[in-house]
Amino acid sequence: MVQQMSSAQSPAQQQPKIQLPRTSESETLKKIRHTASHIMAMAVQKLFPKAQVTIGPWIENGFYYDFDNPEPFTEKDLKAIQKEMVKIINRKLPVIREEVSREEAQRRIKAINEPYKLEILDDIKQEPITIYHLGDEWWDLCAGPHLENTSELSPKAIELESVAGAYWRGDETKAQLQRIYATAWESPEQLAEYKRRKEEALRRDHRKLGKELGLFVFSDDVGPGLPLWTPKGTILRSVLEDFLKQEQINRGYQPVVTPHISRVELFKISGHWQKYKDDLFPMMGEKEEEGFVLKAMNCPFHIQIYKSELRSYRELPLRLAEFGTVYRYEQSGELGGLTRVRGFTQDDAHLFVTPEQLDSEFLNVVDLILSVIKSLRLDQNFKARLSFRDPTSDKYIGSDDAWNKAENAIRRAVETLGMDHFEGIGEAAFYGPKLDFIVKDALEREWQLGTVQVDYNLPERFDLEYVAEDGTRKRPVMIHRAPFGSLERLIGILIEEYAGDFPLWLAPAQVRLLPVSEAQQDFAMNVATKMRAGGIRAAADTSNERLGKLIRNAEKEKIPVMAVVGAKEVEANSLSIRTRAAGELGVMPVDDVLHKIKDAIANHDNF
RNA sequence: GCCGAUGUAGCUCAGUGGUAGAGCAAUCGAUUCGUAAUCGAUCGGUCGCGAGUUCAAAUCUCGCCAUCGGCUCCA
Repeated sequence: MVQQMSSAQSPAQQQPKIQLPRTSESETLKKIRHTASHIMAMAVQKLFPKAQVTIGPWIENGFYYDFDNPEPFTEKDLKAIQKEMVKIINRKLPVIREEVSREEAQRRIKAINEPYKLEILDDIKQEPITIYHLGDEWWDLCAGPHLENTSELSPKAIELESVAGAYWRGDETKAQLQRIYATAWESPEQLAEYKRRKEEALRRDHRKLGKELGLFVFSDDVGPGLPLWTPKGTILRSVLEDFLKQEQINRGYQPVVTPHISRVELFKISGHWQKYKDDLFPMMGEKEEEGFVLKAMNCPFHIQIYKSELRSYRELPLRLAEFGTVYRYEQSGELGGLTRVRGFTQDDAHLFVTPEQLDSEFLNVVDLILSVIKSLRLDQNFKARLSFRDPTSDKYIGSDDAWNKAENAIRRAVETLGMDHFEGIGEAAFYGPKLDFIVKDALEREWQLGTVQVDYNLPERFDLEYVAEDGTRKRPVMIHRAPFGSLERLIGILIEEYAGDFPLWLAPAQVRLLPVSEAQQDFAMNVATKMRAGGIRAAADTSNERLGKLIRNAEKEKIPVMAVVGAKEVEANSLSIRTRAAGELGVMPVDDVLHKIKDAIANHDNF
């Protein structure tokens, strides 16, 4: 019971006692992890003489090392490897740095027959080549830095975590390697803190909370990656949709609705068919000319609406918006919760603009996205990425001139706004560059949420035009944008960001009326009805339980506001308010509570 | 799609070859209760699915499906 009570405390009351250093900022941790990864590789080769080593870098919470081994490693193997590592550490082997020439490095690698190392050596440009030895038994190419002796490691601060398949050089067509992930810290206390945080992250996992809070479900009979939204989850979706729809109407967007399927032809014109044929659900119909596909993108549909009339420059910017549900046949291994699904709803819009309008419209869109991020309290958890094409790749359509214009427009926008950003080369869409808004989930994995894309290419492919002021036909530019990205992914992220404690305006159930005994049930139900009439999501709990149980249930459902009704409250037409965030707030008149809640909802505040 | 792990009641989990279990939830009854669990009874399972081994399979083997951790992919 004590445990359960402490686990129900708010996150603010659970501040970690230990500060965990970040690898990227700690030389000591880098040394620990480089050295530990060498020890792991040595241990693996001792237990599995056929294993060949490849690369083994440090990562944020530890390190991994990729091996080519005839048999995949199992979790049992990990235990044996960890044991072997402890032995090596306890032997207090010196870690010796040696500088050798490229030729000498080649000679030594050939002598121990490690073909992957040879390839790695080819990639090292500078000389001399540095080698690190563990005693006189094992060595690896490594830039360092390292500890001076294995005994500087604390065996109880290292733990092998998992095995995974990984491809050599990250290339699907190359050899499949066995990757071992490990975590390593300065002290056992840091390891314990890391594990505590991992558990906390697991508690915030939207898949777990989504189930507990009854927001969405999956059904094997419906299929993987196809979430079903329960009444509570649907409230979340609707509130988010309504919020954005209102914002968009304020900003001159016009809602449209388009079908869920179209002829294959449509996606051939856009280029999606050629590019993403295998990522679409299989075509309906026998012959390709007559076939239909489920839509995976809304843009070609919105383009058809644009094309349905001769457009004048006076109509531009034309902003067509749709909460469009799309279906993509994602690889089975990629699916997960709400963050990667096969059917999802984009808060999509396409803006058709003149070239002159591009910069200001782009800025307007970024302004909308930033205001959405702020409203959702995601401002501490996002990065802006300029997603440009990889000039060495041929997977893009359109002219260099169009690409340069589009990329420059995005650069100008982030410079104008003075926005923090980083560049992702090769992250562009095939038809144009993007400005993406990236957030982290509870497990520190990064996901793209909002996106703005500048596109000179689809207008070309669909031969879009408008009549300019001088009477000539000109080509518009398109901006694709989705502030949420997808409702599914956004809600997954929000669940984790809030740990299931939604702000009042988003909470599926906002107020629960709790009668102390049966005598107050009618009063509670009447107040709930009155609140609902005022646009508040309120309900009375009339189950035959004691108050303590009713509160417990409401707390477990993470309902922000609980209103206790006893004989005294009925007498005074008042409510005893308890909030999840602040506990007991005392007794207030019913009408005051009603107004306060309404205000809080309207202002996206807490009660 | 690839590598590894997991799959027992609505939920969380126990059960390692010999008659499927617990707590919570649900239902019914008693209780009328003041800020995180009132008491009792009842209901609830093709042990993910399908084959095989065995006198006997939740348990061992194989195949498939789904989920989880990674890899690859991500309009």
